[in-house]
Amino acid sequence: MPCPEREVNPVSETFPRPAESARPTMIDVAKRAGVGLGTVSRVVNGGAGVRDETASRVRVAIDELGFQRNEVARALRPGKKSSSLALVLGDLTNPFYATIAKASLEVAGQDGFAVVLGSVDEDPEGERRAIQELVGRQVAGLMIVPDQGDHSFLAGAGVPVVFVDRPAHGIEADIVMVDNEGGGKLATDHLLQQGHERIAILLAPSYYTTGRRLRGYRRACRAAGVEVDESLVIQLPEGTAEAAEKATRELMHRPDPPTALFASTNFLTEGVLRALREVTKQPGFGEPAVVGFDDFRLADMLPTPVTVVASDIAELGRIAARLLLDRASKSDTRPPQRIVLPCQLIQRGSGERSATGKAAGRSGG
Amino acid sequence: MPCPEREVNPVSETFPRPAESARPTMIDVAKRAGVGLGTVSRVVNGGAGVRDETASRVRVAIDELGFQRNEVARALRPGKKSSSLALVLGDLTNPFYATIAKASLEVAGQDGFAVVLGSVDEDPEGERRAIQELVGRQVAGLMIVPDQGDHSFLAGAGVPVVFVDRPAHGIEADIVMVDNEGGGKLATDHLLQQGHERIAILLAPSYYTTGRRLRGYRRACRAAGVEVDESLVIQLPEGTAEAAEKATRELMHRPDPPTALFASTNFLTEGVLRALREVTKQPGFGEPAVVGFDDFRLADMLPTPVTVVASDIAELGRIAARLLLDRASKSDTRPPQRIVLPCQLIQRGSGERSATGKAAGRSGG
DNA sequence: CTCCTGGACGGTAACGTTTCCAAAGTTTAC
DNA sequence: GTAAACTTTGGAAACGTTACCGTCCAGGAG
Repeated sequence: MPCPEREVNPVSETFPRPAESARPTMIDVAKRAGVGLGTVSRVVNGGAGVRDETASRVRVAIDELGFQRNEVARALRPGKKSSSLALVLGDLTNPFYATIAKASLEVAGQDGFAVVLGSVDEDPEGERRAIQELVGRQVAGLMIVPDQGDHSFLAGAGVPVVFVDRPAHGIEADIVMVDNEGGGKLATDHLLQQGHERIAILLAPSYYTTGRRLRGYRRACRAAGVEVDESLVIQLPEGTAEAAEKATRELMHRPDPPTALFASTNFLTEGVLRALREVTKQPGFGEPAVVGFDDFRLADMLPTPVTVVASDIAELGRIAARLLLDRASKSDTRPPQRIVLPCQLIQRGSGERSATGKAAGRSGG
Repeated sequence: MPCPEREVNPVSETFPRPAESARPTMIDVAKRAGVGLGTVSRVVNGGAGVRDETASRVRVAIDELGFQRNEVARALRPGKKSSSLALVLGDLTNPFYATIAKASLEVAGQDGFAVVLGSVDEDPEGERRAIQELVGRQVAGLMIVPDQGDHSFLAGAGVPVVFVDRPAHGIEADIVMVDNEGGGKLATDHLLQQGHERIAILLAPSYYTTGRRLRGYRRACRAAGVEVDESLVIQLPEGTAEAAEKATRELMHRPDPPTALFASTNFLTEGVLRALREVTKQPGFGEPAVVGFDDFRLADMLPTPVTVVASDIAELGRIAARLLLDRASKSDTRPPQRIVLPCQLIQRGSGERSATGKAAGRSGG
């Protein structure tokens, strides 16, 4: 039985509907409590310097009227930035970004800060516009996963900025990121240890991170005395699984295919695996080793559990938010920090296949 | 070679640092352009009723000073709600929520609206606080994935509200959701058709959706003349994969285990699969059929690709945002809508295993 | 009893924008 | 040539809050 078509019915129950009613202000509260405006303000802000009896009278009035402070008016006062942080990032559907968002949301929430989200899809101009918009909203600070391009326009914004995952040009600000180069080296070293010498690396067109990971790859190869076959360094036109799948398929059908693949992004890893699933069904195709960058859900549940180089992404978001909150409250006046989180190798099987076709090392788990 | 420890160094390059400089206001612009305040406002807001020559003079001044409108002050004016929507939801790490967030962000962004996020973790009081906070920020509208409990306090907020994924009590507002009951029936029907009669259903403690999906399950069973074994209706204490894994393991070790499982949530499906991977390794355990609710990434890449009942979650977010924007702009004054998106069955293999242990129907893809 | 001190409270001026009204300037109509 | 109508412009009020500055009262000291 097929699902019903999309149905559009007015709900039938009768409940109060959100009314465009005028919300009570402090003045209303003051009148009702029979006190002055200043007194209400004092009560709302902690109540220092107000007699208990007066304060409770005010609180009663607040409850009765359902008053709630207008944060916008509050933020208008000079020096009182709004208690919101802004987070500008790419695709929230990417667990990498979603994890950062969630973690920073939690940290900000503990301090009573909201997080305003700006999502940008690989569009430097769009990013700039989004940032300007958010600055106009008087946010207390900006967390940015920056795109390529000059970010010096932020210097005059009068707002603390923390860059996440990659640095930006043209401005000196805090930056929290993972050890991309180290991770790239870690992954490549691991594959080299299994005896692989033809290791392909797939790179998303992302600004910065890609370059660092490639650098780690090269460094590992050089250290091992393995010459890099430049035809195995694949710069994808897009950072999607589909692009990686297509590239991998082509790669594996070459006369001299790689015996191992290093996918420098979680989505790329997915694409690689999709391609390999097809390709290795055909006779004569050995299954190459695969290492991914960034862990992902279900990586351990795939037919061959996937070995990855990973770091604590949630921690990335937490650190960024904490740093930004400290900057915003002026409690942190150190020079801009550069915080780099380590990566670690998680061996699950796909990366432990030796160059001769057999799996080595522990697999699973 | 292990990764380097977390390193914390000041960045060395010398770039302008974000300064706490006073931002120029319209008054500054007016002075510089030699015009009145009102004229600047008119130019900033589209420039109707201003001579071209005057307007361009103002624009020059704006550029020179780097003026940018203070959205907070703007939002203070009566009737001018800030151009932000609020989205209150649970765990952003859940692709389900992340998809909603992304979709609504896109739609809102097209209209020049930002989205303020409030994340709440299964805490009715926390949800209420988060919502109040956001209302205080004068958002133009609220999108809420509501928790259990009374939401009538929203009636006086003076802000349009759209509920997403599940309705709320105590207030009449728009609601956009998927056809939970239909989806539950669809999944169960499918399993029944494979000859299963002992179908377990795993339910997260989530408000509302769980109940509807269970209802679909029961309706399907009744229609097929299969009596529901209540011991196969598993109410989990938590909506996590771990809880589902544990429950599934226990379930499969019963004297009379189910021949099929219906996991009513994406995380639950994951837990079920984890448990089955362990359990079915042991001799004497046939692999039960599995159908999940909500599609998830890599579902088709698992050893047995996973059959799911799914709907267009992104569309859920898009519709909600669009509806809210229309409500906020007063261009939509219809009575509250109830929009239900259909579910469809995606057969991939795990749900097509027959009760006798053999896979039936098409698998893969 | 008076003066002083200090806490409690009330009032008012911002904050930066939009909106409205009036004034000034310009065109059109007679 | 004058009146009327319209366009363009300037200025002031208001939005709801906080910060500051007085005022007022009570109580203690002289």
